[in-house]
Amino acid sequence: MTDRRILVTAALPYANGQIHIGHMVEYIQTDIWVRFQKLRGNRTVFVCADDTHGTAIMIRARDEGRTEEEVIAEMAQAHVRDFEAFDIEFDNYGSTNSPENRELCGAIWKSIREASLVIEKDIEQLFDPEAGLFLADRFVRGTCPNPECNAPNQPGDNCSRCGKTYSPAELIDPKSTLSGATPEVRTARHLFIELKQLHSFLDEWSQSGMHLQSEVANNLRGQFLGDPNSAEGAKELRDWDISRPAPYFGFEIPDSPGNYWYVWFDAPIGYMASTKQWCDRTGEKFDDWWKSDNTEIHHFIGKDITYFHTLFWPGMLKTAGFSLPEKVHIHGFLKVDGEKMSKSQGTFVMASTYLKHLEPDCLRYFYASKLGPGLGDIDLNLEEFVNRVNSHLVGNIVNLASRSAKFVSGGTLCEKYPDDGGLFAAAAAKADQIAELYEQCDFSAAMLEVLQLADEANRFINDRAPWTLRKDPEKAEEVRQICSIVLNLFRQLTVFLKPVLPTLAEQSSALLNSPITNWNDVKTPLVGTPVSDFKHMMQRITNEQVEAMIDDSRVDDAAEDDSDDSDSPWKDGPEALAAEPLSEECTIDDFVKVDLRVARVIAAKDVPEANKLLNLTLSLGGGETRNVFAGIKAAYKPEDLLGRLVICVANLKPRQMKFGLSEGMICAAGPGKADVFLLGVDDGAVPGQRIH
RNA sequence: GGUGGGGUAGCUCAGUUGGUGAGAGCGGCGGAUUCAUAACCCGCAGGUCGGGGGUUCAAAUCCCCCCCCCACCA
Repeated sequence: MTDRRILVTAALPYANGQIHIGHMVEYIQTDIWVRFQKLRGNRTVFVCADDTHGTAIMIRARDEGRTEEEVIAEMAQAHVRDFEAFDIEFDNYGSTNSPENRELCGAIWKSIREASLVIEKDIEQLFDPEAGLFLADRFVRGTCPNPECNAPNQPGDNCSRCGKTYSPAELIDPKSTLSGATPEVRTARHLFIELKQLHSFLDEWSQSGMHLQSEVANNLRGQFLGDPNSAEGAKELRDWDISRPAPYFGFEIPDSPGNYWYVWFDAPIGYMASTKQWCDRTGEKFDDWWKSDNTEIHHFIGKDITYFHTLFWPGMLKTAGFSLPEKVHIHGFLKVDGEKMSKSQGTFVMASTYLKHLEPDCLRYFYASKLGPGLGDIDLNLEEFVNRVNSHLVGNIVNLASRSAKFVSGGTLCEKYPDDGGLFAAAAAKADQIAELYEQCDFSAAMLEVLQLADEANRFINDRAPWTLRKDPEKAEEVRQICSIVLNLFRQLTVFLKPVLPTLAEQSSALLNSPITNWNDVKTPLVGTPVSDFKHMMQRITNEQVEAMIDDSRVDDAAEDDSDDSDSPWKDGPEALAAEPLSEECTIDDFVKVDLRVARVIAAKDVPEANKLLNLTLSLGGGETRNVFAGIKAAYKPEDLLGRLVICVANLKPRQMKFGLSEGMICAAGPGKADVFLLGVDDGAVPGQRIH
């Protein structure tokens, strides 16, 4: 046991959606770091929670006719299930909607009040009179106010065609995306934190070089803080609006009835609340973890939420007298095959979908082999994923056990570790270096080191060829010595890899009947212990499995994969044709009058007062859009359409409908109701291309 | 538009403070081997280090300009 006491957090997943493989980058990265620290003997606690508050949850609950509590309870269950399946080992998984969090929010708020950091200001905001709530920018759409643009159906903060930024109140003919109503401007009193009072503290903390990656510190200086020593001088930090008027799903501010803490105020406090729950359960003292110089606090987050964790959060902690983060570790996003994850391409893979097709350790290893200390995005190149897992893990590391264990299965390792030419000692001597790489979150470099050790071990067994010696009964002891060496080298590797591959470490422990409990297990060879029967520890993965996962993700709610029990794949009956006989012959000239185009669904929302309609915004690329009402409500959920490519009639005469102007139609097959099947297009097509 | 970060072999990426002939893994090609999940071992990569200019005895590595990609902009 060392002296270090470490509290680790991963960002709180929002309770409005399932965990996907992009989220998993962070949870796997953090879990590896935590397992590493625990293996080193450092007292380490890993807490997380669901982030549950805010408008999105409130609206979702309203749409689904449930309470917010029901929505978040269901999602918490799904999150926990996915995390467990990926071997993410939280010491406590809480919720921001907990009594502990409410209490801590109140205490921190009190400190901020007492420090005279809170001011009140009236602000004007659009209000949806039908839905009865104030609208965040993203819930308003209207015509771009730029007279040279006037693009219709633009979001409330900036125009997707001309790029102009504006306030939602400036939009021409604004509409609420919640109800379709025309919002009105209303004034409400908001509470703000005067962050500028903390400017010098934030300069010092963020620029010290101790707590943030240099890119992050530079970014904060350039974008928010400025440099007091430069010609431009320091920048003024704006006041942070931390209240929202009712109705809002969250905690009501005790000394400001009718106002609620903005979700980003209570979310990071959720780290503390989750710790509190853990403390109450284990008898630990909360202050030992959040008010002690002897505890290091490490946050792991994605680069998108840098600003909340590196300005507001330290400011809140400082003001309320809690420990500041020792380090905020920030990582980049996941791309798949070099591109953003995409639902239409099937690369938006949910954690649960991944688990239906592949083992969690494969992804854990792959991410580890790609993650460095920086905040660049990492790429899940699917071909590389298969190759790397098979070649590194199965062919190289696991293979060591596979090619040596069976010669000694049922027997024991040598009572005295034989002369191996210094291999074991050399690997043991790498322990500190590899530990430092883990410590710095440079997992890819650590994996490289381990791989090199595996190469050396493979060379060793190749040179000594126990399979040849084995044919000579007089060399049995020599064979046993060689295998004792190789199995010990294998065990070393599994110790080094235990943070990444806990399952492999278990299997290694079982094979050699000796648990791996500490990083220093790499330093002492096992002698005289029994060797169990060898069992395969890991299967090679195939392109087919990966393709199946992608296919499964492309249409994630249709087509159960266990329904193909027929002999012939084609059993097409005459019913469809009979129901809708062929039309009379037409000429090519007739056909080309209809301008069919590939289009991308860039917005999709329900039309609540219509039985069948969804309101889609289609992009033909380059800012050209079509507003379309499609009778597919029974067959598709709006969120499942977002981003996918469809075929639309782009030159259809616009038609005024009760709910708005329909400027085209999308092509689909099927009799109707739930049996509607949108036309798609093979990979490679892009919006705007004509169908010939 | 502003701020920050990137553009290095087919692919994914390393390249400390400028200095031995620019590297690794994967893929590919050739050979060897057969203990091992067609695994392992040996050999093979002439890539304008995004483009141009500059500083220097010497630059992927420093400075300037341009192009492209990403994130953030409360």
